[in-house]
Amino acid sequence: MQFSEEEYHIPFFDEYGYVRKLCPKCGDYFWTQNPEQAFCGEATEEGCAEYTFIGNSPTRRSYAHGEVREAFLSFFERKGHTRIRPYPIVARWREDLYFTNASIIDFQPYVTEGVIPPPANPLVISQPCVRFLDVDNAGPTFGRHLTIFEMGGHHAFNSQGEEVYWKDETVRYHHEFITDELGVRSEEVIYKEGVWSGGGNAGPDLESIVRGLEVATLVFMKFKVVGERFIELPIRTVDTGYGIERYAWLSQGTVSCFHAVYGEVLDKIMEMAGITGVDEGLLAEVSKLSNVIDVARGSGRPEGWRLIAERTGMSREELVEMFKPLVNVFTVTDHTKCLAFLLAEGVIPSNVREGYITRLMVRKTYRLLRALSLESLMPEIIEMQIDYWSRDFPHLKEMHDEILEVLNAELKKFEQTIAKGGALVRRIIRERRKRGTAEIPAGTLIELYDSHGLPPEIVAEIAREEEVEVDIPENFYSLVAERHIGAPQTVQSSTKPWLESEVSDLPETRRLYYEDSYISEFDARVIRVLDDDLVVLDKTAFYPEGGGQPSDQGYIEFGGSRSKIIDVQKVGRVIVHCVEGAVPKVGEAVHGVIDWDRRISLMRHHTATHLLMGAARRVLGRHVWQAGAQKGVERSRLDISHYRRLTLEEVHEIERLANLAVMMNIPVETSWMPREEAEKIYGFRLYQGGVVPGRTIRIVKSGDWEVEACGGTHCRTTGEIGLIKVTHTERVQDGVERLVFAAGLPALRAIQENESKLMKVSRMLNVPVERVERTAENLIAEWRRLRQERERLMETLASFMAKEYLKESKPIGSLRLVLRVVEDATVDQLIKVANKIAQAEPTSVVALFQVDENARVVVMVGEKALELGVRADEIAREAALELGGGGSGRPQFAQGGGTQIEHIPKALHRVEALVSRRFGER
RNA sequence: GGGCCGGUAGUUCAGCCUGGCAUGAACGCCCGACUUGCACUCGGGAGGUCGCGGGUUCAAAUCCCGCCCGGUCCA
Repeated sequence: MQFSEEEYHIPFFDEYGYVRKLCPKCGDYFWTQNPEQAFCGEATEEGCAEYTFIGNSPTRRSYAHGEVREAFLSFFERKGHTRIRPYPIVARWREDLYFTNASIIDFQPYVTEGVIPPPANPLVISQPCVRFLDVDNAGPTFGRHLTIFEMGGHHAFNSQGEEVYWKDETVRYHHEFITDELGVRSEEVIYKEGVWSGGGNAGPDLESIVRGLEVATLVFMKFKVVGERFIELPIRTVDTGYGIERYAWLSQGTVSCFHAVYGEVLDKIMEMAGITGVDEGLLAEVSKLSNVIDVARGSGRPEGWRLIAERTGMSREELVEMFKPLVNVFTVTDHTKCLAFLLAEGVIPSNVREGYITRLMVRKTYRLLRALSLESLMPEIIEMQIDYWSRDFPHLKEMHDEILEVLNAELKKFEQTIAKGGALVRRIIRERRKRGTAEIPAGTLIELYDSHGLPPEIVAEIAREEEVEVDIPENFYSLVAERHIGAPQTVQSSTKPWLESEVSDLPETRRLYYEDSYISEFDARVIRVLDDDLVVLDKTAFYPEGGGQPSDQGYIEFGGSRSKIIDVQKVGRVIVHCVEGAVPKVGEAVHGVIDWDRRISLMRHHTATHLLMGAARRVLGRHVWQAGAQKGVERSRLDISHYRRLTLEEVHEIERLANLAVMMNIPVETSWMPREEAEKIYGFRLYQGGVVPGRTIRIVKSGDWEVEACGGTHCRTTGEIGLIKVTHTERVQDGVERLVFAAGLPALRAIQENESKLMKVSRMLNVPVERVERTAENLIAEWRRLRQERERLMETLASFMAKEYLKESKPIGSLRLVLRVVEDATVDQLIKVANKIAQAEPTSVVALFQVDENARVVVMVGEKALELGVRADEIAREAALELGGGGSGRPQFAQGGGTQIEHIPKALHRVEALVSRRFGER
C-alpha cells in the first residue's frame, strides 16, 4: 500500500520551501529544505545516513529526560491542548493487546471509533509504552529501541461536526516545537513519507528526522482496514508519537541514549560491572554507525564494519570483545526499568500472556547479569530504577515492597530451575560418557530447553565445567518451534452469530433488573418470536448471561398457558429468552416470573465475589487482580493473580475480612457513570472483570470496600449475603489462584457438610471431635508399627518354613527339589521362603505354588543348581503353561501363574518330570 | 488455551522402553570403631501406601485410561 503525493503535499511544505525527493537507498520519498540532500537522512539499517548529533547537538541547549517531557507537554498546552495523565502500561481495557505500546492505545477503540468522546480535544499526553517486540534491539541499538519509553502524543479527533486540526497544522506544531522551542535549525528537519497501520486502522504518516535520528512520527489515521480494503473512518485522528527519550538523546548528543536518560542508574550499573575508562571517542564512532552494525552480536552490514575499521583501526572481533559487556549493561538498564514498571502494575510472572512476557524478561535479564557476574544484584538494580523513576512516577515507590517481593519469588523459581537443570545436564553428560560419546546432541539441547527451561547457553556453560563442548545449532529456536507445529488451535464457536441481524432492527429491550434488581415478576409484550423458541419482549426482568453471572430462569404465563424460560441471552441491545413449551405470539401480553431462589443466590454470590476481591487485595497486596470469575447458585469461583500458592492462613484471613464486610452491612450502590469520569475517580482497578464496552459504564460500589465496573445484579446491602465460605482453592495456572466459595445458605451447607464428615470420623474412631486429630495420628503410628511388626513376623515365619520345606525336599541327582503347594500364603511370602531355601541350600530347586481364584508359582534356583544349568524361568514357564497362563523371569528366579487351578497336580508333576529328566541321572 | 517433561526412602534420583525379588544408588539420619573432641574413613542399622483412582494381566512402580500435583515451552 502506498499513498499518492497528494496525501503528503501540505501548504506548510510550499511555504517553507520544502522539496520532495526520492531516496535512492531506501526508496522512500522525503521532504527537505536542502535541494542538495541526496538521501533521506535517516540512519536506517540500509545506511541512508549515520548519526551526526553524537558529540554535536543540534538543539539550543541540552535537555534532561524530564525536561523534554515538560517542554513538550507545556508547549502543546500553550497551543490549546489539555494535558492528560498517562494511562497504565498494562492495557487491561483491551483484549487484543497486553501492553500500551503507543499513546493512541489509550483512546482505542472507543474514542477513535466515536463510541465515547475523548477526555479532551485536542489533548497532549506523555505515555509510558512497552514494546516487547524490541526486546532484542534494546541495548544493541544504543537506545534507539527501548522496551519501555515515553511517547509524547498530541492528539486531535476530527469528526463531521467537530473539526479540530489535521495534517498541515500538525506538521506546523511539530516544526515550531523542534525549531522555536528546542532551537534546531529548520533546514536540519527532514520529513519522510510513510504508511502507518496498526490496530485495524491505517493512514499516511510523516516521520521527522534530525541528524539521522527519527524523533517523531505524525500519523493521520483515517482508514479502517477491512481485509485488503481501506475504508474511510468517520473520525479522523491525529496520532503523533514523539520519542521523548530520543529528543533527550538528540539534545545531549551523548554516545548512547542510555547516557542521556538513565543518569546515575547507568553509572552505578557500569560501576558494578567494572566497566571503567571506556574510550569515549571510540564509543562515539561505534554509536554513530550503530544503525548498520550490531556490535554486540558482531553482525550487520559489511560496509559498516569496513567504515568502522577505517576510523578506529580495530577489527570486528576486537570491537565485539570490547563492547559486548557495555551493550549488556545497556540492555540490563533497559530491561530492569521495564520490569520495575510492569511489576508496579501488578503483573505476575507466569506461563501465560503478559505474565509470560514478564517472565521471559526476568530470565533474559538474569542471564545477561550472569554474564557480567552480577546476577545477585538484580533486586538492587531494580530498586535503583524504582528510586530513580519514582520522581516522575510516584506509584513505583508505593509498590516498592511488592515489586521486590514478586521479583524475588520469580528469581528464586528460576534459580531452582537452573539448579535442577544443571544436575540433569551433568547426569546426561556422565551417562553419555559411559557410552563413549560425551557431546550433547541438538535433540537433547532442544528437549532441555522445551521441557526443562534450560537455555542452550546455560547448558553449554555447565557442560564446559564438565569439559564438554556444546554446539548450539544456528537455527536453535526454529527447531524448538518445529516441535510445536501441528498443535491444533481450538477455536471457540460463538453462539448463533446470525441472530444479531435477526433482531438488529428491534429497539433496545428495557432492562427492569437494572431499574430494581428485586423485581421478580413483571408484565410485558412480545415483540418478536424466532425459531419457534426464542422470544423477545419489550421489557424484561430476566437477567441475561453476562459478566460471569448465568442467566435467570423461571417461566412466562400467557393466554392460560405457562412455559419455562431456560436461557436468556443478550444479543446486541436486545434480550432474547429461550422458551421451553408453548410460545406466545407477537403482540401478546405475557407475565414473567423469575425463579427467585436461583436469582437471589446468584446475587449473593455476585456481591460476595466483590467482597472477596476487596479482601484478597487487602490480605495479599495490591498486585492482586481478578483473572476471571464464574458465579453459580451453589458455588462460585474467583480467580486472582498472585505469585505463590495461597496458604490456609491467607485463605482464612480473606474469608474473615470478607465476612467482616458482610457484617458491616455496607449498602451496595450501583450507578451509571461516564467512562472517563469513573476512571478519573476510581482508576483502572474498576476493570477487574475485564473489558467493559460503552460510553457510560455501570459502577457497583460497596462502600469503601470495593468498586468495580460490573453489569451484574447485586444485593442492596452486603448483610443480605449472610455468610461467605471459601470451600476450596486451586492453582489454575502459574500466577493465578482460584478461590471456590459459597455464599448464603450454600455456605452454611458447605460448613455443615464438613461438620458431618468430621462427626462421622469421630464416631468411627469412637472419640470426641476434639480428640479426632490426635487419635488419627496415633492410629497412623500404630498402623506403621503393625506393618513393621508384620514384616518381621513374616521374616521369621519364612525362615521357619524354609527349614521345614528343606527337610521334606526330594533329592534328584545332585539336586534337592522343593516342590509343594503352600496354603494361605501370599506370593511375597513364597518369594521370601524360596529365597531362604536357595540361600541355605545351593543345590536346591524350589517351586512353590499358591492357589486362590488363580494359581501362581514361584521358582528359585540355588547357586550350585544354577551352575548345573537349572533354569528357573524354564520351570516357571512350563508349570504355568499347565495352568493355562504364562511365566517368565531370570534363570535364578522366576514366577508364573494361570487360571486353571484344577491342573495344579499336573503342573507339580510336570516340574518334577522336567527336573528329573534333565538332571536325574547326574 | 495447546504441546512436552516429571511425581519411587528425609533429599536428589536409578529402575519403566522390553511387566516377574524395591537384596535399589548417593547424600542425609541413628548406632558402633578410629579420635581428647570434631571432621574424614571404616563397619552396622533404621527409613517406601512406587502421587491418586480405574482398567488390562496368572502377575503392574513398569502397559492403557481418567484425575491430582509440580516443572517447562509456545501463542
